[in-house]
Amino acid sequence: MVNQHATAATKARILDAAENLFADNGFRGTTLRAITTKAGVNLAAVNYHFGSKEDLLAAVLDRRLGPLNRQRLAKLDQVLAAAAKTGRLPAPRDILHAFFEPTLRFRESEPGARACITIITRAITSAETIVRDEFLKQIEPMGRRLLAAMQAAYPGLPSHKLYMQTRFCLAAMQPLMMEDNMARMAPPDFKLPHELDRQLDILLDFCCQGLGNNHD
Amino acid sequence: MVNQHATAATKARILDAAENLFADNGFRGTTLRAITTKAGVNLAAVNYHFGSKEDLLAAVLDRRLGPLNRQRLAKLDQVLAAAAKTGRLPAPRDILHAFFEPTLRFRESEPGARACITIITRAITSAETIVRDEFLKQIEPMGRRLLAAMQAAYPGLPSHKLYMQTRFCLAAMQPLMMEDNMARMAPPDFKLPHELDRQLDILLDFCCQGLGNNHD
DNA sequence: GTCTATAGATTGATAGAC
DNA sequence: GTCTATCAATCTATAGAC
Repeated sequence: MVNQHATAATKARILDAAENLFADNGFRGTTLRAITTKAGVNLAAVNYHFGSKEDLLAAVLDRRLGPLNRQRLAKLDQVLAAAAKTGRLPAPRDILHAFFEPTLRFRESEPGARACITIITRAITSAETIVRDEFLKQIEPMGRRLLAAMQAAYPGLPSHKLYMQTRFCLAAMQPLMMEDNMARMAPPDFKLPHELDRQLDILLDFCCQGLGNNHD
Repeated sequence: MVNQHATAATKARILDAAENLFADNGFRGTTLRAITTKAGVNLAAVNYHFGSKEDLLAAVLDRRLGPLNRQRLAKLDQVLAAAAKTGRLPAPRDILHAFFEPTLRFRESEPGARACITIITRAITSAETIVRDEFLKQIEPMGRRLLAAMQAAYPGLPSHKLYMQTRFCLAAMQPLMMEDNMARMAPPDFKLPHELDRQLDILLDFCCQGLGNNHD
């Protein structure tokens, strides 16, 4: 029988180190040596426990995106169920809130989560095929559900317009997902609102006004 | 005296090859061998003509961003001058149009320009320090001017809110700057409007409604 | 200016002892 | 499971012939 405690601890240390290094330096910019040194484990440990560097990336993403997506889906289902109960269309603001709020809350929950959010913020535009593909695999069902909810909220709208606007909303979240990115180009006196809910309000106001009445 | 024709042609071929490869595979994912092979020049040519791989990246960005930024600034100045002449506040839509329109038009002007737009779309969130820094160096004056114009358009608005909203607008442009990105997660029947002006309208409608009346 | 050849450093991965 | 040692395959950059 294997030493499960040692295994679990070593794997976790590797995941933590890799997560932070991938966030700071990207996938290609991070070496197995950097990861294992930071984790305080042997160079061979990554290949022993995960198989390869690519499989390690998949594990890094999976560990965080699994729970996060379950949260987002639960909130979304709640919104849709509540709307169905009252016989009204679901509110776009509630739908977007079900996606944005868990994401930004999760980001503040733990340094590792913050690092992972940095990785996935980059992932959609990444030139690193593995990062992009692994992220898309994890996000696709969520994206489909979100889009379906938006279509339910705007039954009359041409689907291409709704899809574009939904993508604009998701893209608009990017500066809040990468705070140091937000800091770049900021005027010298800029202070991001300290309260997460305030940040969320400003983003949701922007997106929902952007979506507008939208029944033209 | 050097052979200026040969030099200019070789440099251009290297720039073209590098631009496309950086767009496809990122900076780190592109080797000098791949660049020189694609350009049909010798491996040593990059270091001879540009000094280093990093200096080549700077040259790739500079060649396109120089003219593009001049276009954007000229349009922005036009908007501000026209507003000053009539004594009215500049219209947010005109300001954003001065930034968005040259960008997306430029992207359609030439395959190389399209590749370069892909590079700069990724640059703001890039984990590759050189890409990010080189881009920021080129975009910073433009960003400052844009933000100043937005402040002129919304004189009463708290500056942190205006800055955030402006960043949301810039981020929202991302899906239109990377078309294949837009295609990912799209519903099977999705067709991006063929006309650039139509794409622009949808984006500008979204952003300007998002910015809203905004004098609270 | 262009070329070949190669230096010098790093990389992901693995074999095999413990 | 952990370790050392190492392989084979990269890479950027450059020296020096033409």
